[in-house]
Amino acid sequence: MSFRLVQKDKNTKARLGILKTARGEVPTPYFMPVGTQATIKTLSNDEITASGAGLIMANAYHLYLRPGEEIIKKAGGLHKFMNWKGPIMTDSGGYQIFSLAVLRKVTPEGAEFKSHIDGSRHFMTPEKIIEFQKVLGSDIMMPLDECLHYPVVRSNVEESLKITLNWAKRSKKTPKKDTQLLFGIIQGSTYPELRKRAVEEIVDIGFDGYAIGGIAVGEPRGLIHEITDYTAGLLPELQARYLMGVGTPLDMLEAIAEGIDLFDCVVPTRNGRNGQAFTSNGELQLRNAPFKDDFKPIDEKCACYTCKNHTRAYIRHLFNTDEILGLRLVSLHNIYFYVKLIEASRGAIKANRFKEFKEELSKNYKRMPIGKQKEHSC
RNA sequence: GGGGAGAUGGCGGAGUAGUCAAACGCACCAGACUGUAAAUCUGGCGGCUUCGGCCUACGAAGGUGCGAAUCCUUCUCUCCCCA
Repeated sequence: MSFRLVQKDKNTKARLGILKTARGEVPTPYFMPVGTQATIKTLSNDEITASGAGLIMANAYHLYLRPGEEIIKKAGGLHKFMNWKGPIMTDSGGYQIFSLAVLRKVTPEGAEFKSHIDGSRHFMTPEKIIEFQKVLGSDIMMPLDECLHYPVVRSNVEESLKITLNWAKRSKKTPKKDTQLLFGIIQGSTYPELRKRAVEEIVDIGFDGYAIGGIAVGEPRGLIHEITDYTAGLLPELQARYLMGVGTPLDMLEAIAEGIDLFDCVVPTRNGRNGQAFTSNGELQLRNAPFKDDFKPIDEKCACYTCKNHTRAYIRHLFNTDEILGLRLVSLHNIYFYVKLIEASRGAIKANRFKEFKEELSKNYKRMPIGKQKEHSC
């Protein structure tokens, strides 16, 4: 078994667990930073490790296009190529079916992509994606799936789900290394009956863990949690549950309370590069004018490198002058914040006070576009 | 002293009579971002507004004309070349 359920929270559906991978055990709930191109943008491995992240995510589709299979083989796999010693999960390219919708065509056999890099055509089958993830040496592999946008009419979701389920079967049949884990992905959009059907069939095929996909693709926030809560409740209790692509700090806490164990999201890094910092009191848009003479750290309670060494005013200056260090400092802080937030969540579950923890944080967590004034007034 | 060029919004810089509150760029001010085509993208950027407009504006003053950033006169200032 790749997952051990350690404890269940008394007041919510939150759980404490251990996910076992070939490169170490991961305590859950857990957040994985996203490094699509075999790099968590702007940060070095040491910096990522220092911020507390151990399991990271990369993307098979993107790495298939560049650098390509031959280079990865020559390098001796993805871990050696990027010199990451910890476990790596790789996404399949299912999300690119969503995000690169104008450049691809889905058929029951697979997905044909027109490369956004050079326009060349690539036919991705579920088999090929697994084979490539074997070459990558991913510790956790994701099968090719079709991630739909929102909203989609039911009949189209049904049709798409058939394809995703068929791809899941084919992925499972494709040989991999014994040490590699393969998760199943639940689709079904916002239709509970389809989510249910997806869970039944995916669990029937049998995977090392289960992911809920097609979430946070445009739905209102309430729906995100309605579907997540419902779907998580259908999944086997003794296996890991991964909510793909989510999310914001509040969305993750909500999802933990719904029984989710694993998260990944580009928000801390992408938004960080765009000047948005996350704190326990809310979000700061550091490019905004009120921070020009704000000489406090991003978060006074934070122990990350950025907060120990630099002020909001300095970081705003770096963004203002297009200096690379600004992107790095905020990315670093945000990943640290995410990792610590989830770590604190584990602590709260352990102490059986996750509900209070979540409520307290949600209460204090504000968007602070004019940060300085608001913070002073409260 | 002689000859020439020019003064446009925070800056650079188009425009040379109506469609100009004035292109475009920069700067500035906001917003968006949830399995990364993203160090990206979007919007705003004279003032007021009951959102229909109104007022103030293209160095200054005066003039021509239905109408002027655009034409004429004078003035002020800047730059270049020659002495």
